Amino acid sequence: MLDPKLLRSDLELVARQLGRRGYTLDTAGLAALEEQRKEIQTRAQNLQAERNARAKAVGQAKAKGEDIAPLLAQSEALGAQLTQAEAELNALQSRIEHAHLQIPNIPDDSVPDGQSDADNVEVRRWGTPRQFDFPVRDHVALGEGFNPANAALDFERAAKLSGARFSVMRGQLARMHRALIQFMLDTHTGEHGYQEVYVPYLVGPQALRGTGQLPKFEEDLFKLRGERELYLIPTAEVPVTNLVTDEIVDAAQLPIRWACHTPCFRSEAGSHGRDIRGLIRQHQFEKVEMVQLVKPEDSMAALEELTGHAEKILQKLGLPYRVVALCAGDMGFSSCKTYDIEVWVPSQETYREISSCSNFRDFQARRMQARYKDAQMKKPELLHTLNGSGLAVGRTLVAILENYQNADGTVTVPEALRPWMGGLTCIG
RNA sequence: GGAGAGGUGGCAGAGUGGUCGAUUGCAUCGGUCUUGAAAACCGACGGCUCCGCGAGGGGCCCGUGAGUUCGAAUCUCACCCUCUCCGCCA
Repeated sequence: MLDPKLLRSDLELVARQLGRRGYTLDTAGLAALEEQRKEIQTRAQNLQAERNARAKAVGQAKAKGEDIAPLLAQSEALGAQLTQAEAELNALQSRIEHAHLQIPNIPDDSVPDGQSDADNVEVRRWGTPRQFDFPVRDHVALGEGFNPANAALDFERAAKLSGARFSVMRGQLARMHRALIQFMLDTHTGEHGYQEVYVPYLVGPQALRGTGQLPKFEEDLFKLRGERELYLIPTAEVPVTNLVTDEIVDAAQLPIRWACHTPCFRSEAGSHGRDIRGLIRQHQFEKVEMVQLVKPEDSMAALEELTGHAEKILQKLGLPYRVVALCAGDMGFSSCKTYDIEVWVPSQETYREISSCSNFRDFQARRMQARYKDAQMKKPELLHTLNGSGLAVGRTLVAILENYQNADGTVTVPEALRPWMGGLTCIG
């Protein structure tokens, strides 16, 4: 959510900045709502003040033992007027709030112009894609080939259980999948200063509103049927960031860095036909997420740092990648600046997204009412939130299988991962 | 699932219809004292928001939402959450 004060005071500036996203702000509509609000709120509050004054007078009269009947008679008409005015005000305020919740974050000045992923700007590359002297197999062929009768990567069995976009893994492949999670978590906690957290995988709508998935993107989520309104998390960002909802954090505790492994569940509505084959786009996948809560002045530096933490995983695994600055039109709803990290996928001869690192500034914090304070500050202030994948586990597995494949269909285990694989050097 | 207790400011904990947004303690901040610190003493100290250039003046908030009342932290109802005991269970 943007600062309501800003939306009141400089609507045209906001509209211009949001225009870079390709978003059209309804300035006339918002201004009209605001004008009504002012009028009705003043009226309602005047009536409330009058009610309070009269109630107080009754109390004082009664204490002195005076007759209160005349005072009560005076107040008769007030009640209905007040009820009416309060109802109008409530209705209007919820309309305004609803409108504000639909507005995306303002892109940072450093974000490149552009409308789609074609306009994203490559920031740097690391590593050199390997030259193969044999026909390259994709990860599906490799995984299914490990043991054709009982494939290590088995989409058919998964489909039998759950339909398309699910997977079953077995044996050494399943172990590597698990090893990656441990490796990533251990790296972030051991070398990058993150604290590991464990969180619920089912959350209520208020948490999803806090990070910005609701109210606008409900169709991307899996929602449980039942009495309780619960959703499967689409990313650990939701439960982890929302840990500070309604809290005032002691400034001495900042920056807070949390790393968390969770499964992620996405309906992938609207991506029919894309990435049908393989592990790239699944309804359920594992991810290790990094979340940072920082002081406002530190958030841009923290974004660079956090992106570096994600890159470090790829460097240790020896996987070539590039970092891309998303253009204004390609960024997520809540973000003011995003770097995508894309890993080299040999079978597709292209870089594919494996991490997305974003600074949200105070956009999520305002929705969550997440603030911080130190002794010198008069009032608590909104903190800044950031997050990034570190990394998407399924896609990392894809990258390892394909980049480390051998001519005989086996896959070499990256050296950095071997301690988590019981020393295995090769699988398949 | 059954029975009971409870949700108040950063924390602890008073307050059961009326000048209560709330006594008090701890913590925090400023000051006095001190070579420095501690102790002691003095003072300050919730959040959100509206109108106003400002001085200042209002409104809302005692888990959440409805209700009763001239007036609700206090009464009624529903819901959420926490704790204790019993049952069940990984």
